[in-house]
Amino acid sequence: MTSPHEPGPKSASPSPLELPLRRLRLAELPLDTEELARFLIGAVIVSDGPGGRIAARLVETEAYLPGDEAAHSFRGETARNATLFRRRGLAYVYFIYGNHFCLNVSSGPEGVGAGVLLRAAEPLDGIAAMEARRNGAAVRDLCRGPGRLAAAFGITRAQDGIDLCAPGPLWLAAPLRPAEAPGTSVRIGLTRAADRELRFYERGSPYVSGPAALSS
DNA sequence: TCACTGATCGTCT
DNA sequence: GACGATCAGTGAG
Repeated sequence: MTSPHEPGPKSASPSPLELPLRRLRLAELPLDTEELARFLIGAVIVSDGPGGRIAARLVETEAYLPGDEAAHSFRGETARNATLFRRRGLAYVYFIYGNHFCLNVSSGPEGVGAGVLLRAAEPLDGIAAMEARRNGAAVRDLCRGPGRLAAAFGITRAQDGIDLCAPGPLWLAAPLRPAEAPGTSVRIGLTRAADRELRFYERGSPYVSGPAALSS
């Protein structure tokens, strides 16, 4: 790791930003999982914890559909993926590779396993808190990847099942500005159903994860 | 910038 | 007992 120090916004600026965040209502979320994944690009994920507010603008998502071989729900409901089979708008959090948590939004009606993986986001507020949780990573890298995003927000299985459209510690807010030039690609890190174009991202955003060839 | 590897452990077969 | 919706570190081009 010999990269030069970035002149990014690393200075201590703990003053609250007073972002005009409006909680998304469940009725605003598209019923279709793929549409929801597109819709969430530009939306804001917000955590209100004891350490203050953390907020980040979503720039990358992936859709996991019913009957999708790559989806955790494909082999039926288990204790681990039960939230995916509940109603839409809930946080589905799972533990992966022995190291990381990933955050999804459940998207199906009761009994149908579907969801949207939140893969990457642009930090907006609570950057100091995110840096502390991410061991001082560069701002660009704080939420660039699903495991990193969850780590920056302090998300664990304890957040599984939280209603993201209701007052609470973790919620979704309407976009502050519309997403620019949304792009699509195949999903990342899969061995099954790896050819389906169900990844959505904001073209040109430096906060998007994955190889550059998938985000052009 | 990309390719490769080890870490690490819950979940399911 | 094997695998996995990942990440950080390393080395090559």
